[in-house]
Amino acid sequence: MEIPEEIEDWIESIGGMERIIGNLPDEKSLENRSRTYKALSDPIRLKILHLLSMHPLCVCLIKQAVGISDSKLSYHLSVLKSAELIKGVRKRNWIIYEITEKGLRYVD
Amino acid sequence: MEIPEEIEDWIESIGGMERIIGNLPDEKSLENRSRTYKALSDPIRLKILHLLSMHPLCVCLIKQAVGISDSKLSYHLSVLKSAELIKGVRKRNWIIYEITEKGLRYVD
DNA sequence: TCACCATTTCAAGTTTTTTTGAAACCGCAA
DNA sequence: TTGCGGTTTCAAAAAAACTTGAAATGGTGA
Repeated sequence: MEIPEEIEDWIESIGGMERIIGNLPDEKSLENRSRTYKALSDPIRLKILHLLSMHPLCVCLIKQAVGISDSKLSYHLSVLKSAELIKGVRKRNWIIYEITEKGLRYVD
Repeated sequence: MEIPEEIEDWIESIGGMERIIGNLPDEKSLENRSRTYKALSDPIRLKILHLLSMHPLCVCLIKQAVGISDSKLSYHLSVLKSAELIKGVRKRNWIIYEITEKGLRYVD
């Protein structure tokens, strides 16, 4: 396999392809990061995240703001929650969702 | 619809639900952001991004580092490229991919 | 206990993304 | 030209994500 000279020199200088490959993040952390990004990869979910960055809210108000069906909202909340971007705490009849530290890093 | 008192007060204080909804990012920018995140939501693509953050590389070397088939690699490169996280420039027989400014913001 | 409200769960259907292998493309050198 | 290496494109199949409406859950107050 031929490769461009400039690149070949760089690889040489850095200690070979093995070294380069060794510098890549491990599978585990790539998986983790990609899972977070997947949770963020939907406009509805980004909207919810923004909303919750202003103040914790019950599902019924999130629903009012986002304008989708209960079960659809519930699905998206669960995606954000398993990515630990939001968390929900029960309060009487409601579940109040709030953004996490981690979630906050992805808004604005 | 009943809602928790503390939340009701907050909504009141900020000028009502309409004001809150008005503060959300517009659909367009939510779509854009979610599209970027979608491109980042795969471990293979994150790995490629990391790799290219070290140095521009031809497809054949990316392939060596990532260890997947040509067409699969090409697919993932195209996803990263349409999100403008990387760009490719032709050089003789090769196409050299390099990370963009934007791409750089998402590595490390 | 019962009925009710807010919310989640479930299963089925739909859409989108990813994988695969074969075929095509493109520039170059013989 | 012709052939070749490097890379992309294509179409079909597989897998994953999303949507839908109906049914279930779980706490609460009567």
